[in-house]
Amino acid sequence: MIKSKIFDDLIEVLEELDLEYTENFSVEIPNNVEHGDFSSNVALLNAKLNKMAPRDLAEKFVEIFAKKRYYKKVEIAGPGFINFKLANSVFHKNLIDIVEKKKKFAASKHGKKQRILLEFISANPTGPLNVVSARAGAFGDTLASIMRHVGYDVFTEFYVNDAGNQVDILAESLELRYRELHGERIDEFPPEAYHGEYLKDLASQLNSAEGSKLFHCTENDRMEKMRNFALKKIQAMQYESLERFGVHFNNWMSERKLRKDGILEEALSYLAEAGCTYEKDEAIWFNSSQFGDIKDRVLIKADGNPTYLVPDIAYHITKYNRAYDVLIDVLGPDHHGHISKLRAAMKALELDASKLEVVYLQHINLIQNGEVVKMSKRAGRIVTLNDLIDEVGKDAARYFFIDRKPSAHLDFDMELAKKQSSENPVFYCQYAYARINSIMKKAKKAKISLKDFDTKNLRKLNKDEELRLIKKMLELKSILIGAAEHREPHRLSGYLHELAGMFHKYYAKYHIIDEKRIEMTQARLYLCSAVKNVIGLALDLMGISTPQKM
RNA sequence: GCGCCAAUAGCUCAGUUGGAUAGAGCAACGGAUUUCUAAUCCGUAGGUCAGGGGUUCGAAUCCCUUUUGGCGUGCCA
Repeated sequence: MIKSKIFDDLIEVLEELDLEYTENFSVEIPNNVEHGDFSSNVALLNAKLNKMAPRDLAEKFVEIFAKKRYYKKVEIAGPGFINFKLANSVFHKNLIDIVEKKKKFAASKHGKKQRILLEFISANPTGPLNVVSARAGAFGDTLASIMRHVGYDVFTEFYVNDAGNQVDILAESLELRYRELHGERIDEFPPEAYHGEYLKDLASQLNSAEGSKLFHCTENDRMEKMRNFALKKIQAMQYESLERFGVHFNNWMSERKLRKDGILEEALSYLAEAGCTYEKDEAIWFNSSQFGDIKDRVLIKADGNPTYLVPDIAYHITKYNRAYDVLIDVLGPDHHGHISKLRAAMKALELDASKLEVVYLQHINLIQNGEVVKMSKRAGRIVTLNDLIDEVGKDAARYFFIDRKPSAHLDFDMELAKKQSSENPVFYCQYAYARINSIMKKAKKAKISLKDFDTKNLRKLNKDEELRLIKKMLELKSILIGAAEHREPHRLSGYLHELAGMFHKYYAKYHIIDEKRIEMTQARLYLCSAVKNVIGLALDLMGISTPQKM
């Protein structure tokens, strides 16, 4: 990596000059091209330590660096920045690396194989996945890919709340629809019930499988059947939607199974043993306020049932037991009140709460014809993940969800996502990829190939645009590391959009194929193949397709 | 009331551990096609980085404060 080479060279000079120094300085790619390929604030940060003026210190660096062949030009600028222009050959050498590493380009061992448990979506299995889950899905899946690429050992998990109150309500809702099918008039569908159309479908499926048989069994048996049937079908629905969306999990963790395994009781007994529970008003409480929560929380309700907090604590204990280094929960914005309770529980159990990390995804507005699409779960009026994929396609949906900082609200413009033009960033990026492919095809027709290409001829790549393209591609490695560390996949989509733009501009300005200048053509084709590789890699990581032709 | 998140161009948003003249895209306006895909490109215009104070060589970025918006603060999940 070029940056670290410059960094090391700077350290070497600091040593050579026998100066006091901090390694806190940076080597960066300046915003302004006139400031060179790289720039460092090393003199600014170390001037005071050596009682020198920053520019004077910088001067000493320049003298030494001027003798190194790696650098074409080293200058002092502004208050004492040192700007570096590198020899073209440095970029050419790195270009070969991009092409040869293929899909492993920009991979690194940065994550040191840290074991990460990444939990996302974890929607209730009470209905089809909605757009909130869609954002979480695109986000989580892409983050996992990026983190794996930079050397983390990531395990993804979907936690299924297939037990408890909501599931009972689901079963009751299904029963009502089932009764309707058998001619019963349901005057008032309870407001807390699930109103969506999908339950009518499920009821009729259930009816064709069982007929009226279910009326003849005991209420308990009937409800159990309702529950099982609904859960099975809805989970299958969710699974299929996610398959369509290209989102996969290493594991689907069932709350029911946790309950069966007695983990809830275990969690409760741990808390009791730690002396963190007490009884009040016929309920059992957790003294979470002792552990940073704003108030104590109920664990077991007066009716004897656990609150949702208990299985959640239990589930998180299993995460700790599975020996991960970092636990990442991706949550919706309405859950941030929840995490303080969970953290409190981890502290109470003397588990390392600093391992538990939460990413909050902010709200989504779907915008159609310039207006926010109003959704109401109660009325069963929601836009599902399937609707969205039908409407705008997987690629656009994923891109739009990824291309926004997680902490920011997201306005999803449905019209824009459908547009097949440069206004639509996903098409813009894919088009760059397809365009390179068509250049390759044309080269093949002209019988120009890279088989007999001597990489010495890469020196023909001496245009600013060409060197900048290479430089841009070399940035990918640190972009991915930043995206992984900060849990911000949008850095990758932003990068991709910029790279695609640079290529389109280059394409418009220079002709790649010139049958009279074979070596030049080959060098440019080589550059194109590198760009194709990098764009393809970025799209792969985001789970977006790479069309050969558009 | 308390807590979390946000506020950057007309709109949607970037802005890396604090760096040089705050950037894209869209919309607006003006241009480019004998060409490997014009699904593209070039140019013009657009800003009190919500307001105020502080920290320092340097602040959109860090700290304090005010304002505005979203959410949370259930024996719902």
